[in-house]
Parts: sequence; structure tokens; C-alpha cells
Amino acid sequence: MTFPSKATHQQTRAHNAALVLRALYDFGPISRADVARLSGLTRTTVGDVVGTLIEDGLAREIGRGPSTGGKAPILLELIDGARLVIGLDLGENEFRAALVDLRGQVQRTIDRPVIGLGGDERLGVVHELIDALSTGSRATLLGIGVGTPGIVDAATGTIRWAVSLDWQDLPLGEILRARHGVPVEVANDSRAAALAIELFSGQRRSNLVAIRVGLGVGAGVVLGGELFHGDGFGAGEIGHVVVEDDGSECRCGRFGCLETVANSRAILEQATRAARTDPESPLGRRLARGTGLSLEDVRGALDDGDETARRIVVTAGRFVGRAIAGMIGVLDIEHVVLHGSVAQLGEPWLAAVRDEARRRSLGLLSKDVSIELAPPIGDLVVMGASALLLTAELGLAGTAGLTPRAAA
Amino acid sequence: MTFPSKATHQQTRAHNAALVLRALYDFGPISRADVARLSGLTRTTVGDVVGTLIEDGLAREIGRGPSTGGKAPILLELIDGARLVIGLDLGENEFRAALVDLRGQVQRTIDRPVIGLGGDERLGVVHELIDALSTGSRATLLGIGVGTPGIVDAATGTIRWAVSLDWQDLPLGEILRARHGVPVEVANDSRAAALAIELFSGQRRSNLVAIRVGLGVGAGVVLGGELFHGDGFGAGEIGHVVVEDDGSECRCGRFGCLETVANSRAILEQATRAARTDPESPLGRRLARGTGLSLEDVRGALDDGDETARRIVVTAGRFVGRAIAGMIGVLDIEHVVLHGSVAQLGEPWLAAVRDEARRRSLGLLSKDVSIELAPPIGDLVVMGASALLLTAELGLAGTAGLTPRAAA
DNA sequence: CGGGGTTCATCCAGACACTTGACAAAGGCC
DNA sequence: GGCCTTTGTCAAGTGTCTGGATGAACCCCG
Repeated sequence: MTFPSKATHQQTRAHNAALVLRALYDFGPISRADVARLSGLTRTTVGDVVGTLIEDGLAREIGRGPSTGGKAPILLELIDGARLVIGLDLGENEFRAALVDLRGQVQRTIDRPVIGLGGDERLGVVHELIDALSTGSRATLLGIGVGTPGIVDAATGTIRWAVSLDWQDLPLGEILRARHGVPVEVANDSRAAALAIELFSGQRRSNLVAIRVGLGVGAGVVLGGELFHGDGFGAGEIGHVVVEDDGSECRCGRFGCLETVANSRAILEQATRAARTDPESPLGRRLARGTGLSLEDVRGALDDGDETARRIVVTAGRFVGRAIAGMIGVLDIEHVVLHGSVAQLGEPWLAAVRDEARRRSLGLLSKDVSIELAPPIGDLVVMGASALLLTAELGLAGTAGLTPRAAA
Repeated sequence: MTFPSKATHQQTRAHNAALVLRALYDFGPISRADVARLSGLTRTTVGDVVGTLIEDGLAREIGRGPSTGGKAPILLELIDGARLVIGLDLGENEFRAALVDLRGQVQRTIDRPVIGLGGDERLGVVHELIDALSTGSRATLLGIGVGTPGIVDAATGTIRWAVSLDWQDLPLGEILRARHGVPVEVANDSRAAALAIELFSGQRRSNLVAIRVGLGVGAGVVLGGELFHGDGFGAGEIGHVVVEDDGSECRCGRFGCLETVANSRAILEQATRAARTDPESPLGRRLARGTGLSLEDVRGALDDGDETARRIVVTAGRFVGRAIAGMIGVLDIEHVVLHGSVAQLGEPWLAAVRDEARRRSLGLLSKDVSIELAPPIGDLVVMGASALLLTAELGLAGTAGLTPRAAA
């Protein structure tokens, strides 16, 4: 049993400083007095904290605001570019790195294909990407965030198991910290994406589930504004819950996993079969055009009113809805966000997800549930990787800065 | 959006005081120096806090322990009976109240049948029970905890919806606080039970799910040592997730809810049908004996090797296992505890639950999962109601005392 | 145009709680 | 008996929040 850790004055300060920073982040430009009202801190304390923020170059005064009957307030704003973070998306086929500012604005992006590379070579690519982005901005580099497939021990930054990257028990966090000398956060890609939505979508929803449906199916669970990892850092691994008896084989070795019925491959396989059966259908004509069907083709077929395509997509969507219904029961979470390549199929799929989720969950709970597509805020994994770091270092998400880490 | 609240010195103190109390609670008898080592606090601070605890009558010195090479430590222990709480279990048929000490030891219990009573009369029974238990012990009465069916706004103590008790939007917390002048915590009974297991089972497991399978099916989700309520205080309401297409009608109005296939009624109905079909079977002979079958009869039939009974029980258990598999995927929680009347069927049921949960969840996650029956620590709802209060007022569970409440 | 009221920001003294360093008390070991 | 170790406490110091007071800045109004 781990014993909870003590509280210190430094933590109090860190918490309140994070509070002020977050007020600037979410509500700026804003005056000291308004920050005080918003946070409950005294004007004195806010003034003091703001002083250090300005000293650190994180905030600045931008002149006077309108008076409300008395002295006009001095408006403060966060300096978006005061710190930069590097967000990494270690995709199966391609690694992407981006230099991102505090608001999630991407300054530069680099991609590198990694198909066919071994584990060590892939690690080399990671270094290379970071080096390329960090030259010239090292002064303001807040740290490095990494989103990767597989199971990641986010506490230490160790990748336990990432088959598709040929990595096992790789202490990536430690390696990057040692080599680049900045804080590093590592998490599973779907989890990271969830945090991106929490932080950058413009609406803080302290509890939310973000489900990624693409080739894989995975979710990120945000509770109390913070990523929830579970006992073994596997929270959100819903893709391999068995949902169909006697289903087809999954890459995990089991049969009938959610992935096998709801992911992009499942949809494409069925679509291809349907296309072969009826070459004159919209799906069939699309198959004839090229080497194989893509989700774009399926989407096109849907637009053309292909009934078979619709049925395939709806069936896949229903399985996702079913999984959501289960989550609603367990967590009673009001916000579910969908993303990934399959989510981009749009309406008929989304409608099926929603319908099935509502049909299968307690009305009292589900009536307030919103199931939406992710807002277009860029590459969610890269953004999420950045969000990991902003949260850990600046307390921009979550309950703001009470972690020992933030006090350091 | 609610803005996080500020940190103060009082909260720091409350947190650290809770930490010391908890060290005494979990590891006592223990010396000040050991508490300091355990918590990371300095000996000075620990000594100071212990002073106030002794002043408040919560702890006492019980003489010297063995020396480890230096001055022998003064051992401290929690005074179990220093405070008492009243725990209420508002069951459908019967209200139960118990006077419980800090260790969960029950001092006195009172039961009152409430069958046939209206909502107001039931509220009267609640007052009556509290009055009966609180006379003579008001000085040390820490507060009142309530476990009730239905959806409860635990933040305010308002019962939103409890059909079986004929209550709707009843501000029970406020009513009891006003009438009895002590802190009051109200929560759903299944949630409360989960907290009881967390606090009183002797093993703190910061994440756990406790599933109650009886006439109703409900769970309590403990995350980070604290009850998780969800956005609408419905977290754990898994009984009404639809798990069977074209299933039978549930009391919630839907068809095929988990309850309809896994609760005691489902088992008894199928058992009765089987008993009628084959009157010579163990089930059949038991049906002939009385007016109807009980779970005891089913259990007896299982012991007699009734294959049909086994199949019925296993089928019901499998549905629970399926629900657990879903939870493992979403939350990756290692500890699942089962309780309620159906859980007492024992082995074949439990084995089916376990087997199905493992078969349907990702091996990497489920291999470390323990699915156990609740330890025999008395009436779980009464204990849980008490635990609610001990947690809120003394910070005995959870991350210890950082809530504004505890600072008061 | 000046006075009164209001709001903003800061300064300063005080309170609170943790930290550090020192020390006496109490035990074991040689 | 002397020395070392450990415990518990004390006093001084430090960091941080609080609350009252003060000056600055602005609006409104006569």
C-alpha cells in the first residue's frame, strides 16, 4: 500500500500558482481582481503570483480594461509562445513530431516513415525528430510528450508492450529525459488524445471518455480533469473486450473482440465482400476502380445511398454504441467523444452509435449524455502528447498542481 | 465550469492531520517517529499533530515499545470508540440503523420494517431510528451516514429518485443535518457498500469495484480510495445496461437489462420453471416442500448436484462476468468484489463470473485481476454508510483530507 | 472642474504551519 | 561508565496566505 504524501507550503503555492495560470489560460485577458474572484484567492496573493508569472515570462500586462465604476483593471494575458513542448505521435507506420505552444498551436511538424524499421532504429528516429525540433528553442522548451500505441506505464514513462513498434519494457521516458534534459511524459495514444480534447477543445468537461475507432479501438478516460490510467495503465483498452461469441479472430489472439467487429478492417472486409457480391452497386463500382476499398470509398458509397454499405457501417457503429452503454452504466459520464478514421465516416455511423448507446443504457443516465465527434483541433495524438506535458508541468488540466511533480 | 478551489494553510494542516490519523488507523500502535517516516512529515510536525489528536481524545499513548538501539518509542494508538457514527441502511423492506465506532465495530443495531409505509412515514422511521441511537452518545457522535437505493446526489445528500422508497427529490441530507445537528452523508447503497469494503476489509486497494447482485444489480466504483459518482451520481448503475437483445421486461421498463438475466429473481424464476418441469430433481423436491423457491433452495440443489440448477446459476453468473470484462477494459481495475444475496450462492456462480470475465477481457489486463466475494464484515450497507462519514470527516479513506469539507 | 464613491493594485503586519538544527531523555552496547 | 543511537520536543527561521490600510485611477454628478 502506498501511503498518501504529505502536503507542504510549496504545494499550496504550486496549486495556487497553477490556479492563477489556469485562470489566465481559460479566461484571459483578465484582471488580477477577477482572477481573485474566480479563484477565491485574495488580491494580495494573486498579485504576488502574477508577479512571478510575469518574471518567468509566462504572462504580461496588456493595458487597461474598461472601468466598472472604479479604477480600470490592468488586463493580463498568457503569453502563448512563452513555452514550447514537443509532442510525438509514434504511429505504426509513421512517427510525427510537432513543436506546440501553450495553446496547442503547432509551430512546426516533422514526419518520418518507420515502416520496416526495428525497435532500435525507431528509437533513433525519435531522437532525430526531437533534435530537429529542439534546436534553437531549447531555452523555452518545457518538455517532451509522447503518445504511443500499446500499454504504457505513464508514471515512469516505460513502454511495457507495443507490438506494432517492436518495443517491450522500453524506458522511453527515462531515455529521453537523460538525453534531452527536459521533463518527459509518455502515455498511450488513445489516452493522450482524450486529454487533448479535454484541454484544447475549448470546453472543459471534467469527466469524459474519448474513443478512437480506427484500425484499433481504444479509449481514453478523463476523470476529474485528469487521465485515469487504472491499476495496470490499461484503462481504456476496450478494443479487446469480447463482444461477439464465436466471432472472428483478433490480432490479440482472442475471438470476437470489439475490434474485430467495429474497426476499419471489419468495415472494409465486409464492404469488399459486398462489393464482390454486387459489382454494380456503388461499393462494387468503387472496388473496380482501384486495388482495394478504403474508408473514403465506403463514405462515398454511403453518399451514393448504398444500402449495403449503410448496413455494414451501422452494424459496426452499434457495437461501439454498446460499449458506450456499458461505460455509461459504470461511470455515468456525460461526455463521450469519438475520433479516428472510422469516426470520420460521419452521420450514419454516428447515428448508430448514439442510438445503440441510448437504447442500451438506463434512460435516467443516458438522457444527458452527449456523444459527439471530436472537434477538428489537429492531430489529436500529437496534441494529446503535448497536453500531457502541459498538465504535468503547468497544471493546465486537472485539479491544478497538487501533484508533487508540479511543486518541483 | 467549476473552477478548482484554492489551497490554504488550513487545508495543508487538515491533510497532514488526516495523514497522521490514518497512519494510526492503519498501522497503530505506532510511534511518532514511525508515523514521520511513513508519512514523510518531520517528527516535529507529527508530534504537534499528535498533540491535538490526544487533546481531541482521538488517540492515546500506550507505553513504550521495544528499542531499536536508541530511546524506546512511545507507542500511540487510535481510540476506537472516541467517535461514533450512525450508519443507516434504508432497505426496500426494512430500515436498519447501527451505532458504529471508528473501526467499524457495531455497538448497537435497530431494525424497523417499513413495508407498506408511505414516503413521509418512512422519513419518520429514519428520525426515530436516529433518535433511538443518538441518545446518550451525542457528545461523541461524529455524524450520520445513509445508504439508500436509487440515485442520490451525494454532494448535497438529496435523493433524486428512489422508487422503492416512494421518495423523489428528497433533500434527506439537509433534513437530517438540520434536525440532528451533525454532519450527514448520503449515498446509494451499492456505492456505500463499496466504500465499506475499501475501508474495513483490512486491505486498502485504491481502485476497486464492488458489485452487488441481489434483487437489484448495482456497483460501487472506488477510484483513488474515493467513491466515484460520475456526472449524475449514477456511476455503478450497471443493472440496467441492456445485455440481451429481445430479453424479458425489466422493472425499469426496458427489455433485457443485466438485472433481468442475472438477479435473484431471474435465477429463481428459471429454477421454478425447471422444478415444475422435473419435480423429481433436487430443485423439484424443494419446490414441493414450500410455497416457493428461495436462493437457499437453489444453493441446496447445487450441493445436491442438480445439473439444471448449476446451468441456471452459471448462466446468470456469466452475465455478471461479462459486465466485469467490460469494466476491466474501461477502467483496468484489479480488484472486483462481489456481494449480495446471489453472490452467496458461492462456488459455481463465482467460478462462472470469473471464467467469463477472464475469457472476455484482454489477457494482459485480466491476468492480475482478482474477483472475490466480499469479506464477512457485517452489513455492508450500514458499514458503508458509516464509512462515508468517516471518510468525509476524518479522511480515513481516499487521498486524506484535501477536501474543503475536511478543513472545516 | 472638483468632490465623492468605487474599484484596482500594492504594502505591511500578523497568523499559520512546516523546516531546520539542537538538545535532553532513554535505551543498548562494549 | 562512556559512547552511540533513537526518540521526542523546543526554539528559531522560512514560506505563504490573510486582512486591513493606502494610494492610484476611474466614473458620475453637481
